Amino acid sequence: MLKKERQSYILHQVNLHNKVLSSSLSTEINVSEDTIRRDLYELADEGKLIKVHGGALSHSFNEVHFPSKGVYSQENKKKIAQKAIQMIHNGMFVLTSGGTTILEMARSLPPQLRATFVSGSIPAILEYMNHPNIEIILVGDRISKNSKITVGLEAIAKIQQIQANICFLGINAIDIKHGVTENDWDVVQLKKAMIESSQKVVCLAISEKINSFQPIQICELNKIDTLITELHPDDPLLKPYVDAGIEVL
Amino acid sequence: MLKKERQSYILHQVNLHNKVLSSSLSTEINVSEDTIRRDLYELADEGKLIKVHGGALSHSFNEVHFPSKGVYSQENKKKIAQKAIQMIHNGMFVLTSGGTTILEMARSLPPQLRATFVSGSIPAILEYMNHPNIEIILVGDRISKNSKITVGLEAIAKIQQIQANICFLGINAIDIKHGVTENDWDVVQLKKAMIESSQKVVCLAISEKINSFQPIQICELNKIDTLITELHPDDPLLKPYVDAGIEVL
DNA sequence: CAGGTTCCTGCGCATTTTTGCAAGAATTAG
DNA sequence: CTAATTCTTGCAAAAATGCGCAGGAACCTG
Repeated sequence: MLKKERQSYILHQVNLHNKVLSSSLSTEINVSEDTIRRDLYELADEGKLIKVHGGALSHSFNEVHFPSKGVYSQENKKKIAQKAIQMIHNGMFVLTSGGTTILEMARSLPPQLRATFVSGSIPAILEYMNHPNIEIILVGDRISKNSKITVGLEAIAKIQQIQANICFLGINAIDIKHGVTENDWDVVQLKKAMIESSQKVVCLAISEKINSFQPIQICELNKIDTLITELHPDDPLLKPYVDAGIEVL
Repeated sequence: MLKKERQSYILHQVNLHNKVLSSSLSTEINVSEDTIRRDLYELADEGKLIKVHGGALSHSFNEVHFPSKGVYSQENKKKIAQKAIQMIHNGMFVLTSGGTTILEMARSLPPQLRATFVSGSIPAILEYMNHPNIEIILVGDRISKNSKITVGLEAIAKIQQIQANICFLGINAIDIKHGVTENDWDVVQLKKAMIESSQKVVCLAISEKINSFQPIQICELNKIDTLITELHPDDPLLKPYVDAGIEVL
């Protein structure tokens, strides 16, 4: 088994169970605990997980228990949210993913807006519930604790039955070569379904996620209609995406 | 259980109940009291809680605490929750409704419990997400903003596909003549489906709801296996239900 | 292709961390 | 004041870790 292979397996396990033990990973993958430990340190260095004595924890594990932690780069996300909400109009059917950027958008929705929002993200749903005039459809299935979103075949099937006017995706990584990428297999499947079920696909990303990539591909760039960042549309960082035919706001 | 994991759990409990006892944590997590005490000191050092003789207090509790009207009821709900969680065992498939009593039960689940919980109640789901070892299935559909639960044909259909070991209903009214009753039509439909999909039906109700009724019937008494209140099972108020063949805890 | 370099992996051993136990001291509650 | 609970302290065993090293694979480089 290759190193990369092993590490993505570890990452997958961490995202799935929120914790892993060095000892059990060692027997599962059939390598020494030293190797596992070295892998865990590398992944911890990259910020993919949190190394602790005896194993590792998913990063979201902490967030669940210490919700007071401030949202990273919140100001930028507010800028993005402001641009995004201008694309939503009365009567629309809107599909949204999870993520803090989407959350910020949910908070910024104008109170007089009347639209229907579809999502499987628990935090997003909570925000929508505070809104006086929007209708909410919750997509059900198994809940992935670390992404706080429903994942699985049921959820995907449900999304496939929908034809939404617009779909907002909070994304983790995007670059010219790999398109939109992510590190959680379940979430990737879900986002793929969302893209297919929408007339228009809008990606929200803070600029530091531009030109980065992760192991699993969600889609090529040509599936995306609009990209929203906190930067000015003319920013040189965004030029390649404009050239690729994406509307950049 | 990893150290960090344990400490997160402790913090969660402290933030939830405003106080924890070393002794009860020790039996809940199944480690010695020494370990708990050492954890509490560490967390106190980090300023996450306040260590006191016998346990710890949440920081917010340090502020003026004025007894509010809901406290009496809250205590009773905790008693009910304690009785209820003893019916849940590892590997079970558990169906739950919404309501504050169910919420209290969700908060009281022992951390080592491994079971699958199915619910459409957003607040309940949030509590389940804090639990390290339980699997959550979210029942999707339109969200009813006032009951914060998914309602509709999709949700009912989904529940009908399930065969759960046990079903916990937080109920609004129960009496000998009308059985279990409620005032929200959508919620009634959902609870009906839940009852039909479970091997065992457990009703949770604070005593003030005993012998009251509401407009819409959920089911007759004979559908109910167990009734849990904050009262002692021998309380005369409960005698009619015992006589009706219901297990009363 | 030969030689050299770098990277990956597993092993042994000393160290550190974590955890539980016991006995006496301290604190709390009635 | 008395009894019960909780705390402190020291200690020991088990588990996890850090580190150096060595064999081998992969990868240049000429």
